Amino acid sequence: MPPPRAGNKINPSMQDVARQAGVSIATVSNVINRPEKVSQATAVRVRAAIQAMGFVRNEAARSLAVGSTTSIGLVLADLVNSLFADLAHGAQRAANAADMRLLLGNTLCDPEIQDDYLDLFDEARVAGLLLAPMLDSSAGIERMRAHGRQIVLLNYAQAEGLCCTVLVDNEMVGYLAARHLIESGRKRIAFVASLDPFQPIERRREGVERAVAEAGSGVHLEEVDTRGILHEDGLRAAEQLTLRSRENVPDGIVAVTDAIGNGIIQGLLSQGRLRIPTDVGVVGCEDNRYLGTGQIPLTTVSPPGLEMGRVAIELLLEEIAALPGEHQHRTIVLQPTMSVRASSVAGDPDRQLSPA
Amino acid sequence: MPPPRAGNKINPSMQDVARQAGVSIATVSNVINRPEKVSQATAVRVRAAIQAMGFVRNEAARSLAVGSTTSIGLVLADLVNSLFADLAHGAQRAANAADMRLLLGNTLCDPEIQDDYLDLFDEARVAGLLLAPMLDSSAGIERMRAHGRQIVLLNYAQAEGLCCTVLVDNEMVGYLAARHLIESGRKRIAFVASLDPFQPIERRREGVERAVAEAGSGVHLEEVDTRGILHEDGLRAAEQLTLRSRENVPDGIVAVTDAIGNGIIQGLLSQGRLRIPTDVGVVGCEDNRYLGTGQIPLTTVSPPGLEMGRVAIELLLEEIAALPGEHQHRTIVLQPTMSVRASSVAGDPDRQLSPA
DNA sequence: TGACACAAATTAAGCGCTTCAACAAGATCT
DNA sequence: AGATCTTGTTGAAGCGCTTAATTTGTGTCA
Repeated sequence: MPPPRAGNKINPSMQDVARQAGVSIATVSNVINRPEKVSQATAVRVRAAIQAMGFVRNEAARSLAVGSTTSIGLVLADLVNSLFADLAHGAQRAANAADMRLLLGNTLCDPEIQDDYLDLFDEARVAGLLLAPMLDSSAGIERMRAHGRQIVLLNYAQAEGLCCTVLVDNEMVGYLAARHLIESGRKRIAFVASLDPFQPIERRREGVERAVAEAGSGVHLEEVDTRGILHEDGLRAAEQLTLRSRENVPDGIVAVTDAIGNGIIQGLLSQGRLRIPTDVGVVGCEDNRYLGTGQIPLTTVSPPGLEMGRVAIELLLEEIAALPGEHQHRTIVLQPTMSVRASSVAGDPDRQLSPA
Repeated sequence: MPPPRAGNKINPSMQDVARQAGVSIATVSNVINRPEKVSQATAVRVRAAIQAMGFVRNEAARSLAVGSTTSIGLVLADLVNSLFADLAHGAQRAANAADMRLLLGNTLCDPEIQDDYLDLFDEARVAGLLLAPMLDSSAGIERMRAHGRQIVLLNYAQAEGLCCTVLVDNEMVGYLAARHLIESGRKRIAFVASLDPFQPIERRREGVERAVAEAGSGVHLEEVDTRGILHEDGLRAAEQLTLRSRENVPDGIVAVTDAIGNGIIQGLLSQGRLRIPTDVGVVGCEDNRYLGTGQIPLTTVSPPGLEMGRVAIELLLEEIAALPGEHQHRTIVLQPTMSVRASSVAGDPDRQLSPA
């Protein structure tokens, strides 16, 4: 039990502070919200009382009276994925800079939990919402809009014009990855991915195809199908590839995720016939930064997570500030960046590893 | 602009619903909160009105009237670290199971932001708080307690008896890691860590020392100092080690983090003289799961993040439910688990890699 | 000195909900 | 038929705050 303080009431209200300071409740409110309206002397007295009694303003009462909040809700699919953690981070910094608080809801990729959080934030009358889903969420988005709640979509393209959206250019992700391999002399490119009709994968595939097409007839593309997008799927794909005769093994691999990329490297190395990057160059597409720290650092193309979060907040604040009817939904597509590491080129900055 | 719905008011209140359904506002409240008090017929009518008007209960008004919330605040240091993401995940599932909502605040390891979030949740009158900090936070904790807000500490040991606490047994983390190496025949154990006076590191060191002491005089321990706890620090440590004559290189390495462990593996392999795990076995201590997916899978000892989150919620709910003065703070220490992988033993389940 | 402006503090009307005492209208019992 | 319960519904009093309108108390000017 912590000893209760001076005022001896556990949750003193403005009323209590006012009595203690010998002023009216409105004055206490003014001291907190419009100090310029209050004389120095009273302000000091009131602040002393607040301090002494440990007064904490009741946010529920405040936002009820004022009719709005200063919180923004961010509902995202999977915190364990560093891209989402980055989105949250970027959004949070931008929100703080605008003097708003960001509240996080993690859906664990469960549409039901996602709806729960949307409703929770809706009931809390947040100033606005950011949604970074993994699945179609048009129903939820429309529900929020119908309630007059502004919402910005992050990292997922929903039907055009439904709401403001911030995306990474996934076609460019694939394009950069493939072009990098082609520029370093690879001729037999493989795109290793699952066949799921999952937005980012399809865009990346298109980008890879464009890069190969641009390269002309000297460069060939094949697609290697994996069941999923995890480390073990890459491992399996590598096992398949090593069964081939040497001249049929691709010399440049674009893995649709870093997890697959690392699996491929591990699989190829353990088989012991191919050197990386000499014989095979591997490039991943980053969804999760931490998968890039294997013993052969993986070249990767990454979405600008922090910036995406920041831009999303900016769009949201803009929409909130707009006069009713004045707002035009926008979709902002940001460019990925490439980090060249040892899995695709020999030498600097990281070192090369060859099998026994 | 979404077309406004039937009731044509953007945020209808209970008042509006009541009018539309031809009942009193109290009845609407009853339909929502105590349906058994209301006749079938009215309930149906009211629910229809709610549906038609898109009514959403105002949480601020509700919690103001009722004097309490059903939200729990979780303030944590760094979401990008998978242990914290796991804590959040575990806590969230437990909270949902108890019909409470978990709100996340990410402090980015900044004490100021941490205080902001504590105050935010304090003002929001959350039912309770979970705090997973990286630094001493006794001031914040005491402030919350003084305001009568229950708080449970996660993954950080603060002064005894300040509040309920959930920890992983870090001494056991070190002990398990070292004993595993010793049991697989290693004689020259190295503990690679930074010298920072950081709780978990110190505990792990003690555990390693205990395991070595138990092994008797055949096994020796040395400590290798790194500046930090990141990948590059491991890399640097490996470079140092490879300068030694073969018989002075440790044959079993406990890295105080997985990041260091992976760095060491990369460093040793690139130097090309030592095989892993044949010549050197490496074990990490997991703080971040994703650092374990390198091309040589790293044996690691991990805290049970999900369970820690769950237990923290249970402690909190227990404290909330307790009668004033009845509650005794408890500290619960959970045991880590070891995942044996290819960096410490040859063969199954993963494969071994040796340098060129 | 009275009219007027201005600063500082107060009064009071809500914000949208919950809850409880009070009440109406049958149903049930004596 | 009257007393007594039940069941369903409502009126009204807050919850703790904000804020417009108002009052009070100066100082200023003609």
